[in-house]
Amino acid sequence: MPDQRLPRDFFAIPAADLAPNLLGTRLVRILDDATRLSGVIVETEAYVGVNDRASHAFNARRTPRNEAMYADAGTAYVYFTYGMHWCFNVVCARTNVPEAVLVRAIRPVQGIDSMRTRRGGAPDLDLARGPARLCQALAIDRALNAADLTSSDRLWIESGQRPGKIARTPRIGVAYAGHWARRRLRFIEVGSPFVSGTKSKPVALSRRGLAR
DNA sequence: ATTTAGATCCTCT
DNA sequence: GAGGATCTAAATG
Repeated sequence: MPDQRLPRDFFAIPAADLAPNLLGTRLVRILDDATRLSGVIVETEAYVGVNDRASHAFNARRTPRNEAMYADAGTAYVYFTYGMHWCFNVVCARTNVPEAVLVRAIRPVQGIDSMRTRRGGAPDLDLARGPARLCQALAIDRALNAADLTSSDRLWIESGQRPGKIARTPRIGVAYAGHWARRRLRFIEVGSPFVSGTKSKPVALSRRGLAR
């Protein structure tokens, strides 16, 4: 049974539930020149709604930037930050309920040479280890904001195998968020060297993609 | 090996 | 005008 594109129903659940469910699924990106890039998701973070101080939708503030968070489940929310970085989220829950899952890292599988070029010679382990690196590797920017992952021919997510071990930790870079900073809403595949925050070390290549 | 500073610009107050 | 769901290179121990 080949991997298949995830339907809207898969995403139409709370962010805290979707975030772990996305681990092991495959993020697929088709470039304008038809190059196929893909990788297995190994790290996610849940942004759980209007009460979540760390979320762009905190306090129900609805702005041009976060408009996509209010769209249907399965929509991409891509935002710009720190003057130079893009980050990719999967919108979830119900329409007009602004919850989303930040995809923080993938284990590259297809299109690795293309990713290397775009990442400027970074070590293979770091191609997509961290949300902004991931977006650079996959050429995700504002052009993909609000894309429908259930129908786009440029960006989608396919079913995969859930990792054996999943761990939960506090989210990264949200120290300003009071007690919300301590909630364990970050989910990782335990033991994967492609998870951010782990030490960088050489990684072996294989023709089918980067090894575990 | 770990810490710190600088980059850089969009978004909202 | 301030600050950010980050990354990198340089400085330091």
